[in-house]
Amino acid sequence: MCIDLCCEEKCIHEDIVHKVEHDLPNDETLYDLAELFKVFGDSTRIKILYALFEAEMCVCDIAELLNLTQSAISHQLRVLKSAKLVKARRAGKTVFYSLSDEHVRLIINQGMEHILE
Amino acid sequence: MCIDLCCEEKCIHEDIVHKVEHDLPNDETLYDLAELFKVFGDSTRIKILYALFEAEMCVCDIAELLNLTQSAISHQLRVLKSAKLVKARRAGKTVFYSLSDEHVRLIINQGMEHILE
DNA sequence: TAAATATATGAACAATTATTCATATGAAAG
DNA sequence: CTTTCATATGAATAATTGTTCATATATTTA
Repeated sequence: MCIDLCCEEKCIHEDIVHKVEHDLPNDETLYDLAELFKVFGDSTRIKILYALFEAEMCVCDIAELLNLTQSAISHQLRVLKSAKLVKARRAGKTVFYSLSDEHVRLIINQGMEHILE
Repeated sequence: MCIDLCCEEKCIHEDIVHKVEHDLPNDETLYDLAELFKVFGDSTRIKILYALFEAEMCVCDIAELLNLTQSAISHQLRVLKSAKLVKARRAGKTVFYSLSDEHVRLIINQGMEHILE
């Protein structure tokens, strides 16, 4: 038993339609999810995260290590921080950044597995 | 024992620098990884993937189900396909799309866990 | 308080991208 | 062969985004 969604021929089963409508998270959640992945979708930010895999670091060290300007790194750390992927700790003039949790590593590793296939 | 990368004060240990330099994937890999996440970084594509979690579907069904134009869906399926996240199967006039592997589900679930925290 | 240093931020610019519209391709049916 | 239908695609547009430059903020030290 199928329903006609759009085509001449019947393609999709009605219970599939209901299942999708039931399981599809609401628009706001989907938007947030896309926003999260957008944060991973820049190689500068990926590099920063890889650096932080090893240890917490201050802004200027990351900049030096990755050969990028302090400003660029600072802007990107702001993006990473507002996505709660990194957290900051101030020590005098210096601000140390570190991964906020292990999700970051898991997500990146899953992605890496996919591209290395 | 620290080295002075950029600041007056010594921040980062020399062995950390070596570790990062050793573990950091090459630029091309990092770029590919960012490109992969960029694909997940759009809510239309996320919706398409969620729909395909349930069953394979043809273009016009996805369009109808998600209330988007056939053209928009087709363009996005092309992006998903070139990232090897979905695969296509032709049956007459109709083209059915489905997830190409389980990585997709894993990556999305990891992301979802992060934002629901 | 003034100078020095680490970081943050606003504006501007170039580059990328998602959607729409119009149209092309490809397959089936008459 | 022509029509019809499903899908793909190219061009155009609007919107988003990463970097740079200049400058602001915050902290320490002289």
